[in-house]
Amino acid sequence: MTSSPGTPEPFATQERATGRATITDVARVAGVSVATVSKVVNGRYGVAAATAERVLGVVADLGYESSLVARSLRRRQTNVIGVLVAEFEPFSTELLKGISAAIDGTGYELLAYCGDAGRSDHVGWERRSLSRLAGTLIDGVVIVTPTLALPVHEGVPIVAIDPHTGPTGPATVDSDNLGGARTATEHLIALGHTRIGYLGGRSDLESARLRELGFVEAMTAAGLTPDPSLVLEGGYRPDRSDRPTHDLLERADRPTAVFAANDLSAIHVIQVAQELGLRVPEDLSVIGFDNVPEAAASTPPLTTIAQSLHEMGAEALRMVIAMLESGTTASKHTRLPTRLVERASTAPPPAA
Amino acid sequence: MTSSPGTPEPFATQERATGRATITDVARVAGVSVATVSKVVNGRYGVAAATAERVLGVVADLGYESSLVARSLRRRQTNVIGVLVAEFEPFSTELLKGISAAIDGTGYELLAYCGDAGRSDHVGWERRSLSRLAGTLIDGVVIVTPTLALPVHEGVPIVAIDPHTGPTGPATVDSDNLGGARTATEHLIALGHTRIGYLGGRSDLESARLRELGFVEAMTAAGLTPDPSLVLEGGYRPDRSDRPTHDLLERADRPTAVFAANDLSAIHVIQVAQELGLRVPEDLSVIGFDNVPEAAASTPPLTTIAQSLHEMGAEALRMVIAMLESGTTASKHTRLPTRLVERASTAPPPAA
DNA sequence: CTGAAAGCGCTAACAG
DNA sequence: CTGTTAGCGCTTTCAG
Repeated sequence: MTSSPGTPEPFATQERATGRATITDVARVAGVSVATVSKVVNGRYGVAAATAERVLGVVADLGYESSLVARSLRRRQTNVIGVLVAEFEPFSTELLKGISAAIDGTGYELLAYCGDAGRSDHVGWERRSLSRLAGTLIDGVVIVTPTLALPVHEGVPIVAIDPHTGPTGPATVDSDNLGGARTATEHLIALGHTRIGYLGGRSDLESARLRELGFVEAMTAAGLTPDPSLVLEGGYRPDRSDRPTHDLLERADRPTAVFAANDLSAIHVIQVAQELGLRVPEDLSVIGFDNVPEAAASTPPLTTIAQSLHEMGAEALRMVIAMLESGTTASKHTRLPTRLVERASTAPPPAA
Repeated sequence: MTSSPGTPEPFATQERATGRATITDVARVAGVSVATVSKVVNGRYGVAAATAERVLGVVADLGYESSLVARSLRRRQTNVIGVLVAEFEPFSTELLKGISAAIDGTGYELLAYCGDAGRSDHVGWERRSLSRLAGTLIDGVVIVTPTLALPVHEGVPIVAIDPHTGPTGPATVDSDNLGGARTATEHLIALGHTRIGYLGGRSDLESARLRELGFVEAMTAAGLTPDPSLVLEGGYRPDRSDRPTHDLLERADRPTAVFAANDLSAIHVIQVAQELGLRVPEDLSVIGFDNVPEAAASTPPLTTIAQSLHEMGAEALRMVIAMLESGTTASKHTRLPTRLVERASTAPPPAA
C-alpha cells in the first residue's frame, strides 16, 4: 500500500505542491481522466472493473481522499451538519457532546465552527458564520445562543438552541427557563433567605430575561420584594460578572444568597466570596443554572438548576436532520424541563 | 441598511437560488464586476471611493459574506485552524476549551471536525479527515489521539495530542502518563491496598501503554506482584469497558481497588460496583485518570490523576500557529505534568 | 480605476 | 466504457 517499487514516481514533485494528492494526481498516475477517477471514487456505474481496480489501487497508494471543499462547491450537499458557536465553553461543549452522541449512525458528519476567534462579544458572529458556511460547507445548522434575528436561509435547515427570542421564527430548542428560575428562587426562599441577589445573564438572550422574570415572580409570590439594587447583569461570563459580583458582595447590606443566571458566573461568585473571606454556604448561599459538569467540581459543589444539555443538543440535531430529509421547514419548537440539583452551596442564612 | 426603497430588487428570485447571496449577486445589484466586489471586500487598492462605498452598501443590504469554501479553494490559506477528533466526549471537549481560550486574539478561527459520524472505532478516521480538510479548508491541524502514523502532509502544520506513539515524528503534546500512573498506584498502595485491578485503555495508544507500565512499575517497586488476571483492557470507553469491569468485580477474589486508565471508565466502574451492591470507597476504591469535569460529578466524586487538559490544548494551538507563522516544521514535543486529585472514591481497604 | 478571463478541485452532463 | 466540457464562488493577474 505504501509507495511500492512499482508505483510511478515521476510526478512526485508536483503532487507535493499542496501537500495532498488531488484527483488530478490520481488520474495521471492511473493513466485515466479525472472524470473516471471521480466515477470510481463515487461508485458510479459505467467503469470497467479492471479500470476501477487500478484507480482504487492508486487512490490507496496516494492516500487520496476527495477534498470536502472542492466537492462541496460542486455538489449541493456535503452530508455534514454544522454547529455554530461563539466560543467553546462548558455550555456549548455539553450540547456538542449530545449532538455527537446523536449523530452516530445517521451517516452525517459534524463540524463545529467558532468564528470571530473567540471574540464572543462581536455581535453578528452568527450571521457571519452562517453566510460563510451554510449553503456551501454544511447542509444543516445548529446554532447556539444566537442573539440576532436569523436571516432565514431558504434551503438550509436551521435550528437555534436557546435563542435570543424564545420559540418564534426558525425552529428552536430551549429549556423551561421561567420554571427553572422559579424553582431556584423558591429553593432559596424555602431555606429561609429573604435578601437574595440576582446576577443576571445577557439581556439580549430570552433565557436571561425569563430567568430574571422567574426570580422576580417567585420572590413576589412569596411576599418578598426584590431589591432592584440587588439585581445585576453578569453577562453569563465570569469576566463580565466580576464587577457586579463584587458590587453585590462588598456592600454592607449584602444578600445572604445569590442566584446566578448560569453556572459559570455562579462558580465565580463562590470564588469571589471566598476571596472576600465569606464562607459558602455558611455566610452566603449560591445557586446556579445549567448544571454543566464543572458545577459539581467547584468547592463547595454548586447547587443548580439542571438543563438537559445533552438532550437539547441531540434533539436539535434530530430536528435538523428531519428537516433535511423531509425537505420541510416547519419550524418546530421544543422545550425541555429543568430540575433542581441540590449540592453543597446552599444552606439556611446565618442566624444573625 | 435593510432593503431600502432604493434597492433594486429585480433579481431577488435568483439570489434565493442557494439561500445565500453570492459575490455575483452583489456585483449585479451594485452594477459592477465580481472582480471589483472582490477587491472591495478584501480591501485591495485600486477602487474608486465612490464605487467601494456603493458596493459596501449592497454587501450590507444583502448580508453578503464570502463563502469559506470558495475562497479557500482559490487562496492558499483560510486562517482557520482545524481540530480533528474521533468524537466529542469529555476528553476532546476539554482540549477544545483550552484551544478556544487560546485562540482569542490570534486572528485565527476554529473548526472542530468529527468525521465518520461518531464511529470512533473506524480506524483511519484521522487520515481521512486530514486528507479531506488539510490543505484546503484549514491551514493547520491539531489532531486528538490519532492511532495511525500520520502521513506527514508537507506544508500543513500538524500537532498531535496524546498520539499513538509518544513523542516522535510530527509535533506532539502529551502528559507524563508514566509518572501519573505511578502516582495513582502509589496512592492506592499507601492506602493499604495490595490486591489492585487495572482497567487499561486502548493498547494502540502510547498513553495507555505508559499508564499500564506505570501501574506495573509502582506495584513492583512496592514489592507487590500484579496479578495478570486483574489487568484488563477497557478501551477508554464505558461501552467497551463494561464487560471487563464486570469480570473484575464479579469474581470471588475481586480486588479491593481498581485503577482505571481514564475517568470515563473509572466512573463506569463506580456505577457497576454500585449496581453490584458494593459501596465505594468502603468496599472498593476507584481511581481514574484525566480529571475531566465529570470526575467531580460522580457519586462519590472520583479521585483521579489530573492532566492539564486546557493547557495541552492551548499549547498545541500555540505550536500550530508558531509553525504556521515561521514556516518551519521543527517537530517539537511538549510533555506536561500530572498531579493527584484526591476526592472521595478512594479509602483504605475493608478490614477483612 | 475597472473588467475579462483563468483556474483552485471536483462532479455531472454529454459526446465519442 | 471513457474523456471532454462546463461550472460551483471566489481571487488574481492582466488588459483596457
